This record gives sequence, C-alpha cells and structure tokens, in this order.
Amino acid sequence: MPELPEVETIRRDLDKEVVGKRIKGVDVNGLRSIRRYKTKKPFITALDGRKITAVQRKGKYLLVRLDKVQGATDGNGHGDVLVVHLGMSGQLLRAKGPKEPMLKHTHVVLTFTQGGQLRYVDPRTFGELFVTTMDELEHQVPELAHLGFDPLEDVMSWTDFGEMLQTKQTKLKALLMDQKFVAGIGNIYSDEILFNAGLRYDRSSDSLTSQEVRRLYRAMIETLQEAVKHRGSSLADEQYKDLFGEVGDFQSQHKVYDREGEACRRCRSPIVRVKLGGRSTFLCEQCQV
DNA sequence: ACGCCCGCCTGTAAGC
DNA sequence: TGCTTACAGGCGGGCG
Repeated sequence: MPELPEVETIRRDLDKEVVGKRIKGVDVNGLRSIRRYKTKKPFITALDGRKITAVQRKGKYLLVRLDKVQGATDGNGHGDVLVVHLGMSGQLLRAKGPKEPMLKHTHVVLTFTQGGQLRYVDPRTFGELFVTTMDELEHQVPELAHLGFDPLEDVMSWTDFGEMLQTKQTKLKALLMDQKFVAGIGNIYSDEILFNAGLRYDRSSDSLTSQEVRRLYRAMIETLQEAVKHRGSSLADEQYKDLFGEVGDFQSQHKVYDREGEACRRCRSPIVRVKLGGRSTFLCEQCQV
C-alpha cells in the first residue's frame, strides 16, 4: 500500500511525535508481524527502555533509531534500529493512551514513559517489524542492502540516470517498481510518473532519447515531491492513514491512477486500464508514447 | 535477464 | 438476501 510519499509523510509525523520519547512497555499480539523472531521476548527486550532518537526512511522502509544501551555490545540483542515495513495495509497510529479503543488487527503497541502510545495496525499482515543494528542493516539485511537509490534523498544527474536505464532492457513500469533499481515507487506512483513523463509503461528502458530520459527523471522527482506535499494518496478504502489517522490528499491530483474511463486531464480522451502481472496499470493512450 | 504467475492475508465491493 | 468471485498501495520465489 504505502509507497514513498506515504512512508515519508509518516516519517515526518514520527519525527515530530515520537522522537525523544522513551519506550516503557511493548505489547505484541502474535508473531506474524514480527516473523523474524521465534518468540516475542527478544523483540520486546530489544525495545523496552529505549529512547527513540531519530526516524529515517530508505525507500519504503522506516528506520526508527534507538539510543545506545549502556555497556551493550552488538550481538547481545541490543539493536539500535527498529525497522518497519508497512506492506500493503500497515498503519502506524499515535494513541494518547491505553484507554483509546484498540482497533482490530493491532499487532504491536509501544507505550512511552509520558503515557502516549505508538500502535502498529495491519489487517493483511504483509508488513513486518524487527530490531537490528545499523551495521547489520548495511551488510546483512539483504532486502535493505540491495535497495536502489532514493529518488528524494540521493542526488543524481539525469545523465547518470540515463546510463542506468541503458544498462537494462526492462519495461519502464517494471523498472520503476523494482526496488533494487530505485527505492520507494509502487503501483500508483509508477503510473503517475509515466503519465507526467509522457511515456508508456511498456517502453523498454534502453529505448529512450536523451530528452525522454530527462522528462522521466524530472517527472519522478516532481511527482513524488508533489505527493509528499499532499501527504500521500488515500484510495476509496482509506487504508492509508497518517500517524494521526488522517487521510492523504494526493488522490485528487491523480492524472491516471484509479481514473479508468474518466477524461485525461490533458487531452480529454478516456483513461485506459490494462492488466500486467495481475496488477492494474492506468494510462492515457494519446499522451503516453 | 526478463516477464509472468503464485502465495502470503483480510476486507470490501461487485456480480449472480 | 445470500453466496462466490475479483481485487487491493508489496514482495519474494519459481518457472519458462
């Protein structure tokens, strides 16, 4: 569900809301959301008593940094980062305290010393949480180590981007969604980026002119930046909510995603939906070549 | 190397 | 009013 703009919105909320707070209690319901562990205990002890010092984002991953434990060494289970991936339906929600009604599918609850809570809610349970060290993160957690560049964090020239495109012979949409190539883009934003670049989803990555490379690079940055300004996209089911339970606003700006049959905002011809790999792709056949 | 399919889950909406 | 099917922001693995 959440892609880079949604995860970045939550990151900024967490930055304001939980950084500086100390965890005084950890409740876990079941092992599904912490499936790297055989029991709850190591996960709970890795978090209990720790203070949150910063929240970073790598692609769609949230990295909740924890303060050092006095005298601890790596390997004692005292990791220094809580990694959160929201999967399709994961939400991080702030609660003022334990009295607030617990939503169905609440899997993890962190209670802070000041009394507030951070709750992890995830109906489809594709998301996960685990604690590790920053060192393991870089070298031993493969899905994070192999992440591609972050389009909003990592500076790159569009000519470098063009050279990366040239080394692949993949359809543009598949490549934009490949986390090992570029981190954070999923089904919604790949469609929006490709419309804004005026390119079809099935163009081969090595077929672009230099002008098209530049358009694609600009569209990628600008679309994601704009989506962050609008606090992400919430579709009809409103599964994406920010830390305060508020929906995003960017869906009203979508040019193609979830607009099948509606008029293209640029040329007025109907937006088309095609299936690929079981996933929906939306495009304007006139504006995208 | 690439593209397509499946499975992992639950919830909702559409179709009959 | 059911019941069944399709589909949903992700991702990894397997197969051709």
